[in-house]
Amino acid sequence: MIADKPLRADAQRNRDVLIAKAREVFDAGDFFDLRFDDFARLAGVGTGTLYRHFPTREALAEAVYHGEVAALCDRARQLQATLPAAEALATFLRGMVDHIDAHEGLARTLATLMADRSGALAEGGRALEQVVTDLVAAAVRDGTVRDDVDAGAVMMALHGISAAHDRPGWRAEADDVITLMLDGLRPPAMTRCDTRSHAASEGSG
Amino acid sequence: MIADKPLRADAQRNRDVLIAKAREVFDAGDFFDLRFDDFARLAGVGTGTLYRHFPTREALAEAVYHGEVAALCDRARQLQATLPAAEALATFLRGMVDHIDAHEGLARTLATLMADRSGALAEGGRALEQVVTDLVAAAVRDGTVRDDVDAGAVMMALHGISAAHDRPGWRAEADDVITLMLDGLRPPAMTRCDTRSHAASEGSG
DNA sequence: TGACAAGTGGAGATGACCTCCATATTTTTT
DNA sequence: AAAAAATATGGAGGTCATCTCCACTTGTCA
Repeated sequence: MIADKPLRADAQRNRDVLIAKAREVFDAGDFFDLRFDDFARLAGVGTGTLYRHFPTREALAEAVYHGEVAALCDRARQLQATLPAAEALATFLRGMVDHIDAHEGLARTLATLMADRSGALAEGGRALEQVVTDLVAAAVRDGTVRDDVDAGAVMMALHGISAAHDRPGWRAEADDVITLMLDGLRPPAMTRCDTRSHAASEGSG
Repeated sequence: MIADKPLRADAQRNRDVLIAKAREVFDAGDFFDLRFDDFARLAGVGTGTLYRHFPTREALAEAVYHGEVAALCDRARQLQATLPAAEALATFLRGMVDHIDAHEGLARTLATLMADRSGALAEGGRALEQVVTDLVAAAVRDGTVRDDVDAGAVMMALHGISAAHDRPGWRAEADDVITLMLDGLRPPAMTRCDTRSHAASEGSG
């Protein structure tokens, strides 16, 4: 699956065109309203070519989603390298809301694919979960986040935010969810009185 | 608002049979794996009859979901009448997780229908949101819940929990989400250095 | 009981998804 | 450079779930 089999020149071009066109359609929010065959025409290839490259609609979504996720993960690592752990986590989560807000199509895509049990975007989801897990783990080591909850809970909340992007007051509510999660994540007996300096920030596995 | 048009006897019976059978199939988790026509056969009616009563798969889901939601709402009101507001809210949310856990099919149904923008279960969703809003509002009046976030945020988290019920550690993570939400919902100034004897987060079983 | 309204059921139209293979294009060999 | 081999294309057509339509059955009312 990691074996980058050398694709023929025109095949590679078609693949790129398909992904590029898919991204357009995603952002327009029309991805799931479009017949898959019509999408092939729209991209200027035959249905056979489309199916050769992406056996299912979900596979194509995964390909686009992969690029998005890579960018998001890069951003997460960058934040983690330049900010205190708790702040990095908060900034990343706020940024996720911004991102979903800006790319409406992505939200719907994620929501739909999450509901599907095909697990087509398991890979992308896993990558995203990994960076969230890392961000949380770092904050836990810092003592700025409680250690009795799993990062998976944050992922669930994120899913909820994506899934509900149709709601009228989506943006405000999404921000509220992040606020609640972040506040809830703080250690119960926070170091208001015990102003212990956080110094441990070494080796991250 | 719902004009109870007197349905003919056999029509009413068929409708009841369809809903009863649908509930069975839901709980078995097979609802979306079954051809809609086959479901008609399974219930012992013709496809025409099925479509007459429930124009779409979502409409049938809505009908089943309606019963579930009614029960849930009743429970919420009962809790609100017998417990302190904050406790009522917490108990209800924990109960929701229990309920989703017990009725796996419902979770998948909700997740799928949420993703669909048809809004087929908008009615049920609205009812559920109303009781959550009431529970939160009561707690806010009590001063046991902060007043700067909307109940919609709780709904989003609940959606996330439903949508993610496929995850391996679903139960524990769902409980964590509730814990985070509840802790996050408490007024910021509530627990400072005050080591009150709450928040004993015992391990999840 | 007879007449009318309401409901039924399943055959078939509709339309989306996906496969197959004759043709076209790229790459390799001589 | 030309031919052969390998690889990719594309769209016609098969397959299958969804939904509609109407001749017939069942229930209701006088």
